[in-house]
Amino acid sequence: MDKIVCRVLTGPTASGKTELSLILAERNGWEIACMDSMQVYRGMDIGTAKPTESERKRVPHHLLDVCDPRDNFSVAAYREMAEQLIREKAREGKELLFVGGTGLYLQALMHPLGMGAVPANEELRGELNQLAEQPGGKEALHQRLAFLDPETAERLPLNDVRRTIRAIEVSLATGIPFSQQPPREDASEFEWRVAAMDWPREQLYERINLRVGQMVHQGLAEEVQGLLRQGVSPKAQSMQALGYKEMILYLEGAWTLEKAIEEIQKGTRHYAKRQGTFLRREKNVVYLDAGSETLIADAEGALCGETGK
RNA sequence: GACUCCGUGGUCGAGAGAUCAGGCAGCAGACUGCAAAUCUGUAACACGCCCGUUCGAAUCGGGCCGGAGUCU
Repeated sequence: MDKIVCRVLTGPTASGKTELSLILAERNGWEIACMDSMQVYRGMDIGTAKPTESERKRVPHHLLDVCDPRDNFSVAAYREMAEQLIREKAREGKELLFVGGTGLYLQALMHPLGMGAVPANEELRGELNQLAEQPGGKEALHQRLAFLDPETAERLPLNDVRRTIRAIEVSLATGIPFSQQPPREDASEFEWRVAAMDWPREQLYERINLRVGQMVHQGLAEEVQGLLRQGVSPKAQSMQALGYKEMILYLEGAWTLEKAIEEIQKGTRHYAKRQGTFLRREKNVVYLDAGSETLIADAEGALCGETGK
C-alpha cells in the first residue's frame, strides 16, 4: 500500500507562509493543517498572526483553536491530533498541507518520538522545580540525575533545569537511563515533503520589525487584556508566547509601549534565528527563495515533484 | 568669563599606571511529550585629540575640542 503523502510548508516567522499556503492550497485543492504551537490556542489571533476568517473561508483550516489558553498544549497532543487528521482526510480523499514554523512539531510528525511512551509527570516536575529554586538546588538536581544517568548529567549544563528534570522523569518512569532510551525513529508511516521559506537575514528582520508594529496597531494590547480578563493566568504557557508576555508587562505598567514593542521585535528576531538552527537538522528540506518571482512554481515543484517511494 | 563633572569597542556601562568587568545588540550552537519555551558558547582587542611625565598611561600633568552643570 502506498504511503499517504503529507506536505509541509515551514520557515521562520514572518516569512510569508500563510499567504503562500493559501495560494498553493487553492491551486491544488489541498486543505491546510496548522503546525504552530501558539495558533492552537483560542483567542490568540493577532499576536500569532493566525489566518483570518476570510482566509479560512478560502481554504478549510485544521488544528487551529483546538486548545483553551487556560490549558497547556503539548507536542504529544499535537502529534495525536495531527495523525488522526491525516488518516481522516486520507479517507475523504483530501490532501493536506501542514503550515507553520514550530520545528519540534515537524520533528514529532516526521520522526515519531522515541520516548513518546513517557508522559509528563506534573507532580514530579513541580517537586523538582521547587528543588531547583532553592539555594544550591540546581546542584542537587543535577546530582540526582548524575546518580540515575551520569552520561546525560554530564551533557546537560547545570542551568538547564528543564531538560535535567525531563531526563530524571524519563529515567525514573522507565527504569532505563535517559541516555539509553531508543533513538528517535527516522521512519514515519507517512511520506513527507517539506519546503521551507528562505529569506536573507536582513530582509527577514525587517519584515519582523514591521509586522510587530502592525500587530500592535491591530490591537494586540486589547487582545491580551481580553484574555487576562477571561481568567487566563499571566503565567499560563500560552501567555509565554512572543508578543503576549511582553504586552502583559506593558499592561501591568512595568514597560512603556515602546519598550514592549522593541522587546517583541527583539525576541521575534531571536526566535527566527533559532527556527533556522532547528530546521537545519532536518534533511530533505527544500529551501525556497522567498523573494523569487517563481516562488509558487518552486514550491509546487518541491511539494508535488516525484519522490521515490 | 570662572569653576566643577563627564567623553571607554554598535550601544549601555565598570575600571583609576603594566594583565581589556559586565549587560544589551550582533554572531554561533543545543534541543527526544512545556518549543513563540528553555539552555549554551563567542568576536571586536576600545578608551575624544595633541603634547608631556613614566621602563610602561584609558588611568598622572598641561593644552585643545565636545557635552552637562554651578556661579557673577
